[in-house]
This record gives sequence, C-alpha cells and structure tokens, in this order.
Amino acid sequence: MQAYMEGGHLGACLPSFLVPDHYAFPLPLPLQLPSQPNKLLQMPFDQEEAENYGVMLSSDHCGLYQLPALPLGCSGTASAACGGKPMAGFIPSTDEVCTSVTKGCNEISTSTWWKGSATMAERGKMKVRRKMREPRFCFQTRSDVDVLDDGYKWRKYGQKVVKNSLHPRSYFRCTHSNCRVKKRVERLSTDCRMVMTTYEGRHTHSPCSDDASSGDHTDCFSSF
DNA sequence: CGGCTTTGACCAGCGC
DNA sequence: GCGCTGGTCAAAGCCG
Repeated sequence: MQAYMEGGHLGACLPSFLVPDHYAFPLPLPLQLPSQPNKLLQMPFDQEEAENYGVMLSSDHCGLYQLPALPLGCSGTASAACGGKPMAGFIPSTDEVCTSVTKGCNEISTSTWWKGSATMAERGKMKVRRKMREPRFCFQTRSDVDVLDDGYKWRKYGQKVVKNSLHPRSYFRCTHSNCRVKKRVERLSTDCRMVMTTYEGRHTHSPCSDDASSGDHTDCFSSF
C-alpha cells in the first residue's frame, strides 16, 4: 500500500475530528489515500473515544497506524509507549498522546485566548490549558514543502529547534477567529524528505471558509 | 498599512 | 531544587 502524500493537498485524509462538526458527524469519516483516491481507509477507532482521548496516527510507506495512548505527562518518544521497542510505521515523535478530556478546554475564552496582553492570571490559565490537551493526529508525508495545503489557513507563531532533530519545528495556528486548532511541522532528522505534521484540536469551521475567493468547500477538501 | 514571519525571551512541565 | 526542554508570547521586521 502506498500512502505517501506527495506534497500538496491532504484535506481528504484528515481524520474526522479535525474537520468541523458538520463534517464530523456521523463519524468516523474514512481516510482517503491521495495516491489511491478510490481507496478509503476506515478509521479503526471509536470517534467518541478519539475525542475524549488523544489519538495519534501515522502514515508511512505502508499505510496508517493507530498508536497507543500514553498517560498525560508521559513525554519522550512515542516508541516509549511500547517499552522502547520500535513499532512498524511508528513515528519517531516527541509528542505525547494525552488522555485528558478535551471539554475542559472549552471553558477557557476562545476568542482571544492566545493573543498577547496575557496577565499573570491569564498565564495561570495557560497552565490549565497546557494540561488539557486537544485530540491529536500525527502523520508523515514525503514532501518538498514543509507546509502542506490542507484547505485551512495557518499562521506561524513560533519555530523551535528541538533536541535530537536536525530541523527546526514550526508551530502554526489556524487563523480563523474562533478556531483553536494548532499544528506542528518538522522534518525528520532520519529522512529530510519526510515531513511530520501534528494537528491538535478540531476545526470549528469549514476549510477555506476564511478565504472568500473560494466558496466551494469540496474543491478544497478533495483536490489532490 | 495590514497581515505574516522571524526570533529571542519567557514560562511550565518533567526528570534527576 | 535545579536544569533541560518544549511550547508560547510578542516585538520587530518584511512583504504584498
């Protein structure tokens, strides 16, 4: 099975919890392989569970994998969840997979939660926010470009050199006003052609909805 | 001029 | 408690 996403659009491959509610239910949506548009991969996990727990999937040469959940705070490489044994298709990710309930995040103001002027009290909220992680989805893509076009508009808010990685990790936030979805992009040190993208949270709007020039969602969401 | 990127600083979590 | 690391902030600069 060939699951590479050769740079470019990948909207149709996003898991259901990354798309707006009106896309997400009833769920789960099947995953569509860009290289094989007619072949759909049904998400193997329960959507409710995916929303309540962090979920990490990956795609590599062979396809998509569901990765085991780690307790919150269990940092380090994902393979640590398997007793340090590398798994087939595993991402050498530093992401932990949360087990926290995401609904708690909704109690935090969503309109300007990230925008500057953070008082110390607001920074206290940040601590809470960090503990309550959003659902995550992680996958690898072979691409020449770092930032893949997934139909959404992203704003870069940070870049960090991470340990044991030759390439800096970039941090993006969805530019939509009430959307708190974030994504991280970094190239694998083991293979600089591979881009690992991690999405966190779920979009509260349609792809390209913030782009007035493209009103048709399906174009953005299914074009490869 | 507004939106975006860059980048150094700051903060919290975690391991020792 | 301390140091390391990842994640975020925010000012400055860039660009269309």
